[in-house]
Amino acid sequence: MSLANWDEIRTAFQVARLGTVSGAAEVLGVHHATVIRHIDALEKSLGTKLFQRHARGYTPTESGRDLLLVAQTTEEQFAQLASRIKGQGETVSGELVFTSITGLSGLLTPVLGAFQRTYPKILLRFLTDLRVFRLDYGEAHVALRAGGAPEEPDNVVQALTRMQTGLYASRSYAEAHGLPESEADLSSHRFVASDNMQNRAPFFRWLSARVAPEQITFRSSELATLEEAVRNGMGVGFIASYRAKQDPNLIEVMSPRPEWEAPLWLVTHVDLHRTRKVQAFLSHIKEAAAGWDV
Amino acid sequence: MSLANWDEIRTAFQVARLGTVSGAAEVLGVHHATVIRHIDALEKSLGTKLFQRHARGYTPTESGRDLLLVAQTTEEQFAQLASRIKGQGETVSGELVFTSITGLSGLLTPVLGAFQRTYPKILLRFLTDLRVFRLDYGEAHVALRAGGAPEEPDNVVQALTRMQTGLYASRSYAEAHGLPESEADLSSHRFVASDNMQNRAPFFRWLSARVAPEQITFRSSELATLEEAVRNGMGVGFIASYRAKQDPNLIEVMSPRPEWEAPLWLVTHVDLHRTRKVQAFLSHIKEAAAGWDV
DNA sequence: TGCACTATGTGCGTAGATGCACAGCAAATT
DNA sequence: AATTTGCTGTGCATCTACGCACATAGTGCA
Repeated sequence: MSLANWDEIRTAFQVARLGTVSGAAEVLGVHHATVIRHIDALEKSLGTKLFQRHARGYTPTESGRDLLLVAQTTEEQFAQLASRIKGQGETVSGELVFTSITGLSGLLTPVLGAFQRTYPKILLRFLTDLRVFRLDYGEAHVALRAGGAPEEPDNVVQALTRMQTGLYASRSYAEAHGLPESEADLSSHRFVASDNMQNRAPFFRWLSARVAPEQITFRSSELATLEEAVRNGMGVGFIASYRAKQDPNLIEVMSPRPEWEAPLWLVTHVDLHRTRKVQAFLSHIKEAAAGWDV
Repeated sequence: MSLANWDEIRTAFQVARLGTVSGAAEVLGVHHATVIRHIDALEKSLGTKLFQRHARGYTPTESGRDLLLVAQTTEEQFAQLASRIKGQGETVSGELVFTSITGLSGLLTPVLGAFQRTYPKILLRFLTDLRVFRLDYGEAHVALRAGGAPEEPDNVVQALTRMQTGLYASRSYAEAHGLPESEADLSSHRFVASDNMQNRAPFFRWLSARVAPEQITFRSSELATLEEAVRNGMGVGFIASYRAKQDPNLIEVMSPRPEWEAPLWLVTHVDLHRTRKVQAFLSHIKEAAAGWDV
């Protein structure tokens, strides 16, 4: 194989540049004996002399001068790489991948837009998908999760806010079936809810405990579909209050209760959490969430 | 300062390329614990995470991908450098600096020309100067020296041939002063010789022992000047026989004697002596010298 | 669910790389 | 000619970095 020891090349480079072992040793911060041994080892592995030794120092041979040129550019490229990486940790630039549960894009998009105006060098990627993106494996820098506090190791979790949810029905449903006035009235109505029985959302568990399964006459795994179903008068259902307020055709059957609230979590991978970029994004989101009326 | 440890970059490069610590360790021929320590040290010195750690391996971050690209080209350049240097030791190409005493260029030039025809990729530099070029310091690859065997350390010395020298005079001198028939006749003639009393040339010492100093009526430190002086009839003098034979106006007063012969030495620096290039040159010169009639 | 596989991560003993001190030598200086 | 300076080079003691063994944990498969 080829050169297995880059440090020896670095040592030889300094010797070729300065012309003496002692000078190279001082620059490299090692003993001059170490420099001599590096050179000897490198020449042995190459099978060629890189330097002519004499009392005044080391004069590079043709091969030594060749190495000098190559290593010169290498050193410059490494120096640029180092300053680039160090700078990257402090500046807010490059790609930022953000993933969240579906159904929050209306709330998030303006926040993301403001973030991008603050940091124009950021390339934002906003991913929403049914499957949960994995923060290890590097699929995203930051994730917005709902429900129970995530407890995966290597992930740092911060509480963002609590999403308020109310029970809503459309005007067409109210005209056709009336509206439940109290919890006792619930049994005479039709409901729209998640198809997934395992759904851990607190309002869903609250509903399951109070109405018979056959009252839930429309089910879907998709949040947006459920919302549409309520709008079309197919039943009474839970909708995030911030969304329901935007639709004048929706009537608030029961106003949001603390027991229905679902916590929102900001999750990052521990390896990325300390970077300026992620920190800037987190604080931006949290600041925006403080003003949310959800 | 910037990156002080190129081996750690090489390690990180393999991890970024392969995605796992174990794989990188196998490629690098070290234990995977070493790889982990290299990565940790590098990230610490950069102040930034280069990888996200998870059970399946290491996923490079943005910085890690940056390092991957830079180190990729570095590895290629080092590989090219290594093969170039290794090849250079085996092929006969590049610069070859040759230095010799003055006065041999007539003999040497055709030999050098033939060498260059054999190895067209050679750039020959033939240096002759009054001062002796130093083989350490890298001033020349090969030197041709005359006189006593050089005994500098670090130089490898080979006997090339013995240069025959005879005593010559011009026809004009012979017409004006006659010619010495034997050693006893020498005292009635004029001589041309080196200005340097320290001159160790055997024929000069032979002459000094047999004629009075005031008989040497023309002296010069320059060999070519002495030769011209003999041609112009300014006295009897020693000339290399191979040169004298080319001039029909020169009369051989005394034919070359073994005791006048000056040995010629081929000298190389020990660090360069083993290279194919120098070896090819040395054997070429020696082959040519075997056919010389000096 | 359980098992096997493969990955990372860490404490410990060892070996190889490093630093040190001194020798030797050539060039510059006086 | 003598002295000083700056360089290379080497044997020896030390210390760091390495390999080893084992622990641990996630993933895929039956």
